[in-house]
Amino acid sequence: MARKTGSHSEITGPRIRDAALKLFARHGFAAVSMRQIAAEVGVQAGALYLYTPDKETLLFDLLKAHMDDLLAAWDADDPGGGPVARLEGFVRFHIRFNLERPDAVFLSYMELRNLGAANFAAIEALRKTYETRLETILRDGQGAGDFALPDTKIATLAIISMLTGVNTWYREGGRLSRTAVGDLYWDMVRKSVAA
Amino acid sequence: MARKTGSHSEITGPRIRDAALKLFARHGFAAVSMRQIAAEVGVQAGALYLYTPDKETLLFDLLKAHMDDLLAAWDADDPGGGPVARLEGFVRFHIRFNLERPDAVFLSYMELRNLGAANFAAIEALRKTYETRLETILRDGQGAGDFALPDTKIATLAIISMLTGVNTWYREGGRLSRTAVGDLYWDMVRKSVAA
DNA sequence: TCTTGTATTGAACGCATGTTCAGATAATCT
DNA sequence: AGATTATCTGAACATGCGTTCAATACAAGA
Repeated sequence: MARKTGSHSEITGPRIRDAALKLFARHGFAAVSMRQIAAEVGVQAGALYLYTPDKETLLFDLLKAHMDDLLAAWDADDPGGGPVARLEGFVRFHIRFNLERPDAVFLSYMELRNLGAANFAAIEALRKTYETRLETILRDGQGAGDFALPDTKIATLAIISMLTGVNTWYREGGRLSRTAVGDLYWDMVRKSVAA
Repeated sequence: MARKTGSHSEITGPRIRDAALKLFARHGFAAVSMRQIAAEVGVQAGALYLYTPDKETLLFDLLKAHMDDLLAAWDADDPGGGPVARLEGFVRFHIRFNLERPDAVFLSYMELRNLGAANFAAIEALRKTYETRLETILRDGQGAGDFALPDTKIATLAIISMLTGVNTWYREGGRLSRTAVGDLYWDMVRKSVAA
């Protein structure tokens, strides 16, 4: 036995990343073996090494792709206009984006420690870039008199923590729609930064 | 070679828990071996089994002890009085308590998935109990007209997420003292629930 | 149809894992 | 001082790990 009927790298590659993302998020990076990922895809463990040089790189690629997606999606979604409108846009965007990919969000917060120094720094830089997007909005609003923030940097981190927390409790088909969740969080964020 | 000079279970037991807490938080439950924990304590791996029936129970005991501590500490710290004063007390307490034990907090958020169903449920119940403490304050304040909250349950979770987020960025000896952090977060929380 | 290149298997590598346990030593009790 | 108990070692168990690689079967192009 060797090559399987219908096998293509354009198919197997994404399936490996999907399986790895799901399993890493569910059980943790260290708890998931290459053999488990391979089984989920339906290949032998050795085949994974046509798609990644090693296990850590597989994790890194998932985290990197997630952060790139996040930044590109926000830059495309930024409504512009005044700081208040942009802040509302950011709140609703962040919740929507994160609820659409809970596994990737969970991984990004939990498995950074399994990266080597260089890979860690790369992801950390992307995270800081995203934080700066929000911080700029808050700083502009502060300058324009829309917001009253004793410490813009801390307010940035506090808001992002609060918004990301949605992923810990939100369940599809629950009491609240995603839009309703956005409304509730925008209400709290708006008041928390109010002048 | 066998029993070592100066060996006592009242000493080795806590040292094992300390080492396990530190290593689990640093590298993740699955990535830490019993032999690593033993090495940190200065014993052989077999000795650990005088103190825990297995690895998962060791994790569970750490999480359980943390949650018990948390609840007991808040119940002792609750200032009572009106909802606004109690909310301020809660905010400052939560930040202070969590900053004092970052490893345990990190573990409690990241490693629940490594617990079996029964152990998971036990920790989850304690977490819910803690959330209810805050929810009660918010509900009382809402009834008294101190707060304006469209959804008390969501406000509870949002506030806890925001406060717990402090642990992701706070570093000892940084720009802000713990008291200053408490001030900043109380300012935001107070405004976010304001009537 | 034949050839070339891609995709995969399956076995193997050395090493680490959680856990058990008989034997050995130190602390404690009589 | 002697007997007992608590504490720990060191070796062993079966199992699983990440990774490599020769062999092989399929797909694509000529």
